Amino acid sequence: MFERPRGTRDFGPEEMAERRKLENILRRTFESYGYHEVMTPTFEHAELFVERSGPGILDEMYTFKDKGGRELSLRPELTAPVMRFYAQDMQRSPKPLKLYYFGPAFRYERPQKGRYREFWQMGLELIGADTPQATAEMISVAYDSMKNAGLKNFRLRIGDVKILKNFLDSIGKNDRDTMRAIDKRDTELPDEIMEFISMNNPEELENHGPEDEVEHYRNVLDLLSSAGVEYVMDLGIARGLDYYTGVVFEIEAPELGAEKQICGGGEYRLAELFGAQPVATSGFAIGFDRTLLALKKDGFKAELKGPDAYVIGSKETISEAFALARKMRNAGCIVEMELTGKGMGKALKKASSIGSKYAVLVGEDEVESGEYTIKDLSSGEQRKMPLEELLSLCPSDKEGY
RNA sequence: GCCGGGGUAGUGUAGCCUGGUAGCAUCAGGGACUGUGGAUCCCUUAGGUCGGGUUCAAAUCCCGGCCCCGGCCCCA
Repeated sequence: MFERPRGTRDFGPEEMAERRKLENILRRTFESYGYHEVMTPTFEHAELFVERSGPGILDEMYTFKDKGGRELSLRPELTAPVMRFYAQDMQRSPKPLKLYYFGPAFRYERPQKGRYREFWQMGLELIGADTPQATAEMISVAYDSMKNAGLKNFRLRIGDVKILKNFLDSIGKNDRDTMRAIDKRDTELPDEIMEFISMNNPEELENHGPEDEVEHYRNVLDLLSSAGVEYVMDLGIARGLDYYTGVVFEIEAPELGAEKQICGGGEYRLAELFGAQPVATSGFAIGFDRTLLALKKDGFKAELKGPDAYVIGSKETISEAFALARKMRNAGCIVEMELTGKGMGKALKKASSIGSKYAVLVGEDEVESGEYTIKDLSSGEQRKMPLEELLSLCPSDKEGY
């Protein structure tokens, strides 16, 4: 027996239905803001991620040498690949450029609930716009994503690392340890820092700098407020986000425990790192698996759809039944056929257990008369109808493709 | 990587403390029922995570691996 590798998952039909449902909701939300999907390779040169995240990332990546001696890594996130794509091929695209992605990422970490070695991210990058409305809109995509998915209990926190760093500089505390302590809300933080990160009203920023950034930050918050986006101001967002340059935000689902962060992003500079002309950029990534976990706690479900019809033939009529099933499918129906040669009783039982709307009986009588017996499996009613009428029961459009 | 909890048929569980026949439910397959279903009854398949130790005897006690779970770290 083989087991799946540690930290990976298999998804059965029911779970895939849920994943597709959430995926579609998020896609629709992103697209409602004019974003278009892109896709990049699952592996990249290892250096790409080191450039973006620092050498520490090497410990959590799946890195290997290919037969040509190239150092490659399974991507641990998708922002760097998308920005690499931008730098390589899309610098001349009209701005603002709105790109979104959905796909798996890989990290070698100890798995637990909400943390897997293969996990999915859906996110976006907004390239070439840094006005308050650009950033506010970007954040509002993330907010709407959670709302549209039906997540009840989540919290959007918005901070600004430029303002935070400026403050820490002014008191001589702009260092990694302090940032880490702030992020963890370490109670041993000096009072002046606690006071700073406890501010929850933009008005209080009056005497803090830098002035243009404070104004930008306040404009972003104002725009969100006026549009009805609920958030809390939190200047204590300070995760190892070296490449973030201004407004940053996180969304968390408190009921998830240790792995409660389901979305994170902000304004950043990366293009230059990858050899492109400098451009203002912002974006975020949603932890798809975590979001789904949080949603399921709120009762998120997707039903597996049964077929429209279940065609049951007899030994003598198999070829007619087989052909009929195909005609119905071409007319737009989802049709299953009895494949195991069960008797009528078992076949009907099967049809209703998989949730088929109708059973279509194709026996010798039917073949002779050209009228098929169709039975409504929920009401139990049945009657005979010719092929044409039967086909008219199928949804005529094939928009599903 | 660190600290802690756990792993019994496909799934959910009982037994473990106080070693000695592994039980129940459900699902799946088949039958009662050879053209009419969700019911009932019967039958079948199928199990103590893996390796080592203690013992006459290990699901049960001890050690290690693997996997899952809670937390730390880091992050989505």
